[in-house]
Amino acid sequence: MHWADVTAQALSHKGNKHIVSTGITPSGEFHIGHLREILTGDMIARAAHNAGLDVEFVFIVDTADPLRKVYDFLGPEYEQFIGHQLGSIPAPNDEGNPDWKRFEQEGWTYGDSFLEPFLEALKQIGVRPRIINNLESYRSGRFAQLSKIACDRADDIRECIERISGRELPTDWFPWSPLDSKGSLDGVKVTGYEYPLVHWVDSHGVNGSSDLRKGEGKLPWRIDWPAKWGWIGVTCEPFGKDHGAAGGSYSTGREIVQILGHEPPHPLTYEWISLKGKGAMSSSAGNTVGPIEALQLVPPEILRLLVAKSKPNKAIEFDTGMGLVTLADEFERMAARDFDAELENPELSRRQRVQIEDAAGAMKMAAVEAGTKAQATAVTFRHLALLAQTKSTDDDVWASLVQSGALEAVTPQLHDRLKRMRHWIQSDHFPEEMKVNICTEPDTGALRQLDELEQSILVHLSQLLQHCKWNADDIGRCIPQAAKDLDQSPKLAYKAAYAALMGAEKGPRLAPILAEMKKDTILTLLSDCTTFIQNDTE
RNA sequence: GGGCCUGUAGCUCAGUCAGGUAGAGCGUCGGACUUUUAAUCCGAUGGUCGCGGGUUCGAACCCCGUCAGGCCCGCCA
Repeated sequence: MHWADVTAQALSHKGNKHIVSTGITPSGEFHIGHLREILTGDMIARAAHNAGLDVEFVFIVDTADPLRKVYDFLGPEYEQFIGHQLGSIPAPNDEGNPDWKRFEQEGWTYGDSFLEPFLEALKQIGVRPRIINNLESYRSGRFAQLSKIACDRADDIRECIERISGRELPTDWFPWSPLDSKGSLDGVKVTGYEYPLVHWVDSHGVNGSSDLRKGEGKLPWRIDWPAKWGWIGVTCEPFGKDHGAAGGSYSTGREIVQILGHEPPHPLTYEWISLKGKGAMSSSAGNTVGPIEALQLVPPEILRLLVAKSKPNKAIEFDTGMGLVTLADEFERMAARDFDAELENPELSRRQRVQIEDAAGAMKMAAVEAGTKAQATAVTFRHLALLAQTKSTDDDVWASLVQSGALEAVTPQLHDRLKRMRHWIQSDHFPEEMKVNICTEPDTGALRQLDELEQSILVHLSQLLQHCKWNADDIGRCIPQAAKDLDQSPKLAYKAAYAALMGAEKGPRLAPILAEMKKDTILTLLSDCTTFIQNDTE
């Protein structure tokens, strides 16, 4: 069974109505690591739906979290906002400075500016959660009831955190962080509590009171999380392995939520996504790939497959080079399979059966529109990459595919894929070994690898091409003909041609590539090659 | 120091919860295709399941220990 179905099955034992929740702090640009959080949740929700449960998927944007530091992409003016909530400060403009105008006129906040492009990406990959703005939830009193319980039972909660996390909380610790006179959560000391007010003194020596019902502050993270579970009614939540460790925030959360009068959600810990060869994703180190950037390279269903095919506890390495080709081609192969027919085979071992079921489950989850079946495009990524490089216009690409019988009609899906493919080819993610390189001068090493027979075929080929009409069909006929004229297998002609033109033993289909190039260039190259051969053998 | 996760074929992983003849894909190699030679199809190759003990008729799987990598115990998916 697919991992999402396993989770759905666990949920079904607990009841019929479920809320699957995910949450991210919009402190900077979102990256594909965040995509795992939200896709994991989305897949569980889909699986629960398929299992006949009444399920809702929510995404909490943690706009109540404070700005922790002036990140590299921010200007020094942000110093004044440290400790201020992300949903209450202006967004950075292109120079990294606060965009006051938009903030005052449209209420455009720091949190909004990072959230918006992510939501755009979610739309493309078929994820449509109910979005909950955390800061607004505080302001509208959603947390009021549970905040009261937390403050009333401060000692129980303190005991819980100290026992489970093993750290000692400061004596003036209190389960409510009030906003100070300047709007910061930092350096505020709680001096008293009488519901609904928490009294405080801030770092500037100012005294004040914070109303739990109006969002004039927030619960600290370890309480904020279980409080969300409570008021939203969360029954299942995937989270990163950092939260999942013993003593981590889930450990304390599952007890605190009970103090607050609710049951903990079903947990699912997942591993990180890293960039191949670059380690864990880190915005400050600059080695991130954003969801939008990823979508410019890969179709959404393939991005979904990446998450769907890996069990959550497996780390994922996102490779924007050759790994992408492997992944995309795997998608094509899987899309072309008939899993139901495969499962009808009575000879299957238990393991083989499980493997087929998991593959079928992963493909189901990869579909952008829930319930639809992923369609094989009949064109592999490799092949399309080749065509995209050798054909200057899209129409030529389609013509070639139709002519070769690879496809009957061009689908919108293929148009879309070609667009991304061209984008990928132009990006610096495109791997060297996928590039089609025709030699600019004879590759002497490769030519010496040819035996005399092959060399003579090459000489003959060079002559044939001189009188060849310069189109793919005619060139394509010339190559095998060069061998046939000497009563040899066409294989040898290809071998010789690859050695001369690409300096390799094998390569992609030559004729269409040559047809795209200037005849003179190729003929000059071949004549240089034959000259070299004749001189070298003497 | 305490705890969690991972370690199975060259690579990516399934199989561990319910112990029962070591599985898949990729790669590699071979064959076929007398114009789709990075394509496609067919076939083959490949593993002291990190290591050492224990339980068992039987262990990749359960138990104990150990090594290696990653992570958490500071509000970083």
